[in-house]
Amino acid sequence: MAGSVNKVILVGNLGADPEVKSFQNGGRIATLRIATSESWKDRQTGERKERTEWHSVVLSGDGLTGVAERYLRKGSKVYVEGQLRTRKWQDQSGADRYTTEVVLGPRGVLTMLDGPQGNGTGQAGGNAGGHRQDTRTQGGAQASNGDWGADDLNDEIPF
Amino acid sequence: MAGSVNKVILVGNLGADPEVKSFQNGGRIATLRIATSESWKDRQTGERKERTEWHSVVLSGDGLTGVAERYLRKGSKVYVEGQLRTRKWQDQSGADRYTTEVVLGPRGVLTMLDGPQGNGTGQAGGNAGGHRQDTRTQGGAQASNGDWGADDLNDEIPF
Amino acid sequence: MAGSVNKVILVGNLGADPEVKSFQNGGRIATLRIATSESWKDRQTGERKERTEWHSVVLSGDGLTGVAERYLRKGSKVYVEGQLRTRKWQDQSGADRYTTEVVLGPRGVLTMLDGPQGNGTGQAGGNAGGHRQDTRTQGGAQASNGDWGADDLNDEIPF
Amino acid sequence: MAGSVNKVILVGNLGADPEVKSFQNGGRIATLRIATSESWKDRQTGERKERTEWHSVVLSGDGLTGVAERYLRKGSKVYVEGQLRTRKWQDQSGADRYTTEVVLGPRGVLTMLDGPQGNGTGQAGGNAGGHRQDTRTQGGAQASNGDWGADDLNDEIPF
DNA sequence: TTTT
DNA sequence: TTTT
Repeated sequence: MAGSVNKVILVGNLGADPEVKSFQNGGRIATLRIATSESWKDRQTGERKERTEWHSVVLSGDGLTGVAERYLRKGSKVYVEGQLRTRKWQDQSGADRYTTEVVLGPRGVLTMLDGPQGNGTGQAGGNAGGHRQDTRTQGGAQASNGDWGADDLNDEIPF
Repeated sequence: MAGSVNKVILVGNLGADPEVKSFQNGGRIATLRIATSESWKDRQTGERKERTEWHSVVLSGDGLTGVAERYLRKGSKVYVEGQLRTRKWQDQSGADRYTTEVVLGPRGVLTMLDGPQGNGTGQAGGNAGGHRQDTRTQGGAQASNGDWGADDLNDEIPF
Repeated sequence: MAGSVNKVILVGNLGADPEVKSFQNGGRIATLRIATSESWKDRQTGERKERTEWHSVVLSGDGLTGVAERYLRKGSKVYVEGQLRTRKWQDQSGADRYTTEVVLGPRGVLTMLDGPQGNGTGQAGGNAGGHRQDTRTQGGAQASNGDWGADDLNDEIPF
Repeated sequence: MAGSVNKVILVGNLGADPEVKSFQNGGRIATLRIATSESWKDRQTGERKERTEWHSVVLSGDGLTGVAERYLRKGSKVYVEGQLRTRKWQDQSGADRYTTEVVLGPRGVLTMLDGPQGNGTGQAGGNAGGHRQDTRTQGGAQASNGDWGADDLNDEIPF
């Protein structure tokens, strides 16, 4: 018996600019904080209620990281499709801790849902996850391909 | 052995204003024409290519129909979640014909992804599909609840 | 600007029987531990690798809880559709801790993908989330409705 | 303003063995007929109703086609993730006709949800869409790669 | 017929 | 910390 699916789909706004981290091996990741909210009218009181959920979304690979750096800002609205991953780590007291994140692996999708916002370029983004050449680089050596442009954003191999 | 899933998720733009139809029993439906497009660089020629797909999305129920009428326009960007349904019909020669549509039933979701566009209200939309009272009315008698407002759009029963 | 989506889709197997908790107000929830796994061949070594992810899935409402109790067992394969929710709690030292779960709210879906396993009924499950009467009861005072049977499982209001 | 999504998720059973077609250029596609069904109790009559929807799912590429040939049979339960595509064609009278299918392109996913069924191999399937080497070949000159085996089915590049 |  |  086989076959499993682990998929997360979010549409929401960034609560802050993307946070980019670099590693010794040249790899980079970007973390997005994405808010999703729902509101409803309370059935008893008739009062309007709202609940906001915050998600940590991790983009790995130089390509997706570069897209995040160039095109995403606090307030940007995005569609992301990724997987759930729970990381185990140790806090300062040595106790086990767990953090669950949405990770955009090689089959992940990042799509901008609004135009660029004050990033000085004036070009819009696109289906960044579809840029295969790029998502492939993520575990690879060529750390800094600085040649990403708006022109490359919608690359996708069609069917 | 049991259990099946029939789900469509689209993010795209309306190619035209919603088309609303009324029936003798008071029921109404709105049909949206939604475009999704993908572009890629041809591997041989390096040429940029683009392909646009057009989807017919049917909103039933007075509530969703009203939302479409009031808030959606040609160019609006939406997120929709519905089901595939293939309808059989007869053309003028009596031959069987089939049309496949995305239908937003009671569990469907319609979310506006941009602000209102020239609809004169100035208020924004929301998770229209989440307005349960409303999606429930769709097969029902009370044909014209004219009391939908921007204020009602994000109604959702939380968990 | 409006509209957000928070959706998780999992297909996987239960690592243990459902764990059911009751509350003073009569409410009940079931927690499922669901495994999803992916395997791949290492690019350098050619070695086969596998990674299993464990998900906590919370079913609230007497109805979904009852379905879990009656039809789900360790090893059951299910399709679930829910939302991400991160709960904040305090550990024994008073420090803030966070746990992320997949929650099946009123619009959640639970579908069994294999036949019943040793539950003595011989009937198959179905789209449990679609049983509206039931998912509605979940926040309510409700009436421990003990009348759920295999026969009720596929209830859904059609479109 | 940019970004669109065209995604279909189905869980259902094959109504017939996969139908495989070969082309002069060596390419092959498999078409699956997948049934999804929903049932509900009629609100007026209390009667149980059921509706089955049939979907045409097209797998292109020698790899996915081979997987379908070897592991899928009438009755197999599968998870598929693909895109909607409407093809235009001419009937014998020269009139335009349209057919909508679910197409599994390079980012499509096909996962078997039950064990093999009388196909004589005894091995289980897996996330066939994840076999990148393979899905890549689909537009290519490719090398009818006859070397697909159960062992290759779960290949996926991890994150 | 949209959008970039 | 976003957005409405």
